[in-house]
Amino acid sequence: MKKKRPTLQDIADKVGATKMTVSRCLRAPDTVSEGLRERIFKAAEQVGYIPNRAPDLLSRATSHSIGVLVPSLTNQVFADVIVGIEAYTEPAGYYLMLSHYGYSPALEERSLASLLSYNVDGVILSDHNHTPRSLRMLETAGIPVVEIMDTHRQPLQQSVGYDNVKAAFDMVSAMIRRGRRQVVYLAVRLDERTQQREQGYRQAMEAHGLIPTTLHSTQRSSYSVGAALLEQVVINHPDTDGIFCTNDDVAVGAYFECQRRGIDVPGQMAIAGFHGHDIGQAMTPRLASVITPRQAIGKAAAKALLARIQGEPPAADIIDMGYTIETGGTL
Amino acid sequence: MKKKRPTLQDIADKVGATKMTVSRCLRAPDTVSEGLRERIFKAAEQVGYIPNRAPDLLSRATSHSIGVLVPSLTNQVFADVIVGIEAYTEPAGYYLMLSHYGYSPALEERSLASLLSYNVDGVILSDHNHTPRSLRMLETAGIPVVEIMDTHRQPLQQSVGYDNVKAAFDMVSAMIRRGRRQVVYLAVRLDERTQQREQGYRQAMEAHGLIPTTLHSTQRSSYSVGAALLEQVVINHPDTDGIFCTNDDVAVGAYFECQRRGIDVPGQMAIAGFHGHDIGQAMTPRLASVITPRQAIGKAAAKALLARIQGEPPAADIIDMGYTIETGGTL
DNA sequence: GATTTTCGTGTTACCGGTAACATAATAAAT
DNA sequence: ATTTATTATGTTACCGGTAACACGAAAATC
Repeated sequence: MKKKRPTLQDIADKVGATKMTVSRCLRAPDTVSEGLRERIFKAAEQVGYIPNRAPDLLSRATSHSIGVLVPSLTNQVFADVIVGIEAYTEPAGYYLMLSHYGYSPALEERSLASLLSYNVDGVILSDHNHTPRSLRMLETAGIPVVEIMDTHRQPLQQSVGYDNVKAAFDMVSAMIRRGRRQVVYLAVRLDERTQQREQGYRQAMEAHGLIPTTLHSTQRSSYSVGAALLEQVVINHPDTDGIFCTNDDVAVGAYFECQRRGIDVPGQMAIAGFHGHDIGQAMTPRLASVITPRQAIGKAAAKALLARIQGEPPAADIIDMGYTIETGGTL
Repeated sequence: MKKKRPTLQDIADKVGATKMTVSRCLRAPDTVSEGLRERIFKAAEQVGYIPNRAPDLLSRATSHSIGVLVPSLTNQVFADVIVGIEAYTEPAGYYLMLSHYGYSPALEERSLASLLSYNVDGVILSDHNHTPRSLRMLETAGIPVVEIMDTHRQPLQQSVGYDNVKAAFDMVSAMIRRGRRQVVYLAVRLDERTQQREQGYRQAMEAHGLIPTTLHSTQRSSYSVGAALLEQVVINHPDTDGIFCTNDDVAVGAYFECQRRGIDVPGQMAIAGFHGHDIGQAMTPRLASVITPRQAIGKAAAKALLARIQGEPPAADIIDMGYTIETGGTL
């Protein structure tokens, strides 16, 4: 007894034409005679016609949609990137299919299979670490792929982002230049970018003859992890005079803990974060941070992807969007 | 010259069977003889077969996907809700199609059309304010709809959330009970929930014979807007002794501004937020806030939606997930 | 050994748009 | 007035899975 949703045929029946004519009328109204046109539009309105992409998707294997895989949606970094992507895809008439995989390559594989099963025309990936089957699927799908948030490694096809190693190196160098000697790196989780930042940190420390120290937490990033890591710094590395945090959440959490413990920032302790989130920029003192152009990265990635979907050759393998070192008030 | 992606027929050709047998083999391996089964799996592996949902979507008009419309992805509130939704849909094998519409009903209409054109089996909406065409589309699509984040108004079909009016009333009442008399409401943007909270705020104030005052900002919510609003409070309403903020971002921004101005919190100024975000819970003093069960709401909404997609009658029109008043250290 | 059941596989048709081609009607050109 | 171009509409086939049904062969039952 359930009514199924109206089709072109339903409209055609109402006006005494074929669905082909209706199809034409809806897509290019002036190829249809005026009287009929009006009746078709009225009928479409009456039955409440909703376009259906399924046939298109099946017959042309083009969906006018692109897949976006991010590790986490609650991570502000990727939320910003998505906004940037959509700023480009939406006006272009492309639909975004989002998935997140919680930093797990196995889940990424599942999500990717799902996206591809919907015949997305291209995908944007946020990691370099893919399962063999993921790589295989991308290959046989034969669609353009853009990787984001890293320009350090050779991309599958094309990447848009910034150099995490260099950014970390620059920030830590700035800290050292300002007289810090015992700078500790605070890391959470073990994703690739965390490690790349550690690499940059190490390079900077070693370039100045200083000994690098990293404190890891296996938990996911949060303010409280930042606080907990700072506690560890105080207990296990009491002569630390600066911390470089893998992101702003950790940095802000550490800052709060400094406040609670009466540690003067930046007097006794310099703090630097990564990404330049609102919270760090709004607090006083302003948090030193590597400001990454997340929305711009999303936009550029979408632009590069759509260009290739439309058949243009890739402009460049690696598109570096750079970053800005904000020294704020905590160095 | 581009190779198209492999189909069941390609596998069938390789093993000398029909695509029907291959289809069966992949979905129910033990209905196919052992020898053939092995050859099919090998061939599938070889050609790199990727499942294709398009035919299913076309012939059965069921996509095993649900549409989720949220006003904003960068808003932590909705990011949390989405995580909750996915926690339920992912194990159930449903795919999530996300869209955001920037608090604009017109954009919501576009996004909704897009979702429906992909034949989603159900939708989760985050607002009550829909265009007539949106309502019409939902009607003709004939799919289950669940609205989230509000239980105050009568839902289209079913809603999952909490009562914004009552929550605001409770929080403001708590402030008054602790001796605050000049409580100002800080609002951003003019979405429905902001107004509902204002309503609750007014009711609480009036119930105690106090005069409600609202300060609006038309900008989108951010820490800096919170700071700017607090500045207005100080200038235009100098005898204010408490602020109730429409969300935690504004509250934290206002708190930072108090710090900068040397206003003692909570001594001179009580501050309360809404939603109980990490940042407020991590700072010292802990921010008073209405803690909303966002993930639980997402999960319950997904559960209710899937149940109805699978033909069960709705358990209840309105599912109230409640909230918790956290008085923290800023009251 | 004849009948029935089970099992493995094949055949056909369908979903709903639209590209490609065909056709009828009218207008323009010669 | 005849040919040619133009316009408006119709016909057919297709995309890739799978439900529904058909069928032959082997296994089980009597």
